[in-house]
Order: sequence, then structure tokens, then C-alpha cells
Amino acid sequence: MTVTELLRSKGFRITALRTELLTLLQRSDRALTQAEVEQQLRVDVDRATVFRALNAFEEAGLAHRVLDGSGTSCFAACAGDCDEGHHKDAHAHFHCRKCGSVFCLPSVELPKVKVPRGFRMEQSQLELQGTCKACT
Amino acid sequence: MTVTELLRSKGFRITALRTELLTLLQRSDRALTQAEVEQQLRVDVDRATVFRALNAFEEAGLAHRVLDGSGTSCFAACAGDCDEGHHKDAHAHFHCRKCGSVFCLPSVELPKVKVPRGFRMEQSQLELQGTCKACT
DNA sequence: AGCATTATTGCAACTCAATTGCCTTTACTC
DNA sequence: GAGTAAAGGCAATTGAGTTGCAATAATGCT
Repeated sequence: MTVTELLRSKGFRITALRTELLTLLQRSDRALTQAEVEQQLRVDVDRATVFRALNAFEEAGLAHRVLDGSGTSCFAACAGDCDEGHHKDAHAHFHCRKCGSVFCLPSVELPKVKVPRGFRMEQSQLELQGTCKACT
Repeated sequence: MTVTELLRSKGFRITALRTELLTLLQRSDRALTQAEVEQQLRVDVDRATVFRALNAFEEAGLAHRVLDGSGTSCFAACAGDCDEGHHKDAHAHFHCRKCGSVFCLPSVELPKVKVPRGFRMEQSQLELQGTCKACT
């Protein structure tokens, strides 16, 4: 599916920003913060606009959100089969301590865990920290 | 080891705040945000002071930091065998979606994962989301 | 193509946690 | 008890995240 088709299939309108934004996320091999997104976008947009677009993408299942080590949100395009509000990207994320980048590791699967009696688990994330390929 | 001995063993001075703070963290069954810590402390202290104390504890291996779902830091006392800068608390954390609490789950062990060639893993966290015992 | 409808955007203001500089206070050492 | 360095208080700042509202533009319909 093209970016345009993807956007349309979720009921979004086709605007310069949203097209560029989704393309950018798809082409990146790592998750980007909003600040990074703003720098890399060719179009000149307001922070609030990017903010709302990213949130809309997440809710629609076009992108998923990861918290980097310091608590800032990073976004990456979803593999493809995510639904509204339900992300099935069951993979780990790697945070580089040197450059701060967040990588998606589709090869690392999430473990099945048992939570204590009374708790009901709905989702899980596996976060790894270390040094990335480029920084080694 | 008593709280005082613990503090002294890490080279800290014995102050009212730091004693109370470490005691509070040890007695809590869940990780606390700085705001929660400030509310629960009997002594009246500045935010910056609590901030520095928590960071110092983390660096010294007395407490570990967990990010709650929204990016805020939570702190919990370490089990005991953590070193300066190297936390060995290999357990998962549970974030309740209703009350926002963060629980340590010592019973859930972290999986051994293989990272791609070129990456060097140093640490990992397993974060679970759902509904906690009290909120069910 | 023209028009109405409604999503999207820009602007501005605001929240809140996190953070820092600087000066004062105080716990610890000798 | 005096000196020293850590710890604390105060004030100001950063930066991400949010929101309301009015202006703009994409889409559907005729």
C-alpha cells in the first residue's frame, strides 16, 4: 500500500505534512522523537500540528510510540497489521546510550510472562539498552 | 543493613531527608514518582533537593528508576545487590492503566535476548501494562 | 466547477517534570 | 571547635507535551 492509500484507508485527509510524515517514519530504521521529526521534515510546520499528527497515527495504528531512556516519546511506522488502538508490533526496542537512538528489533520477540494473581496484563514492552552498531 | 548504614556505606551524609527518603522507598511496595515522594515525606523539602537525592540514590545503586507509561520517572529501593551505576534488579515492572501505579514484579524474570550483530546490550527492562490487583 | 462540511493547521498560551546556578547551611573529619 | 565538602534552599529556566480557538484547505456532493 502506498502512503496515500494507507492514510486514506484510515480516514485521514491527504495533506503535505501527513504524507511526508508517514513516509519519513517508514523510511527510518529507528524510532524518531518529535523534535527529530520536525528537523527532518522538509515542510515547515507547527509543533502542535506534528504532535496531533503523530498521536493520530498512533491511534489509527499507523505508528507506534516508544519511550526513549529519558522519557521522551519516539515514533516508528508500524509493520502493517496494527489496528485502531491495538498494536501488534510484538518486538523489542534498543536504546543506544551514546547517540540516544531507538531501534526496533523485529527479530527479538517478547516473552510470555505470568503476572501475579489479581493482576491483568494487557500489553508489554521489552526495552534494551547498550551501544548501537554505529557507535561501537 | 539499616538505612543509616546503607547511606554511610555509599559515602552519603546522614540527613533527615535522605534517611526518610530511603526508608520511604524501602517500605513502599511500588515505585513512586518524585511528586508522590514529596507528598509522603514528613519533612518539608525543596523539589530540587528531592531531585538530587533521588538521582544520587540511583547512581549509587540504592534505588532504581522506572519510567511510568507517560514518561515520568518512578523510583523504588533496590533489592540490595546493586552497584554504582550497575543495577542488577532483573525484574519486570507493571504499570496499572487505571491508577497509574508502578509495581515491581520480582517473580517475573527478564528473558535472555540476542541482539543483532554489531549491537552490544548492557541492560534490559520488561514493562507490562494492565490493571492492578486493587483496580480489578 | 462551485459549495458546504469537517478535518487539519497555525498561533498562542499553559502545564508539568526535570534541571541548573548560586549561595547558605550543616554533617563529618581532624 | 574549626575547616571542608556535601547537602539543601531558592529562583529561574528548559523542554516535551497539551489545549482552545480561529483560519485554512481537503473532500464529498450537486
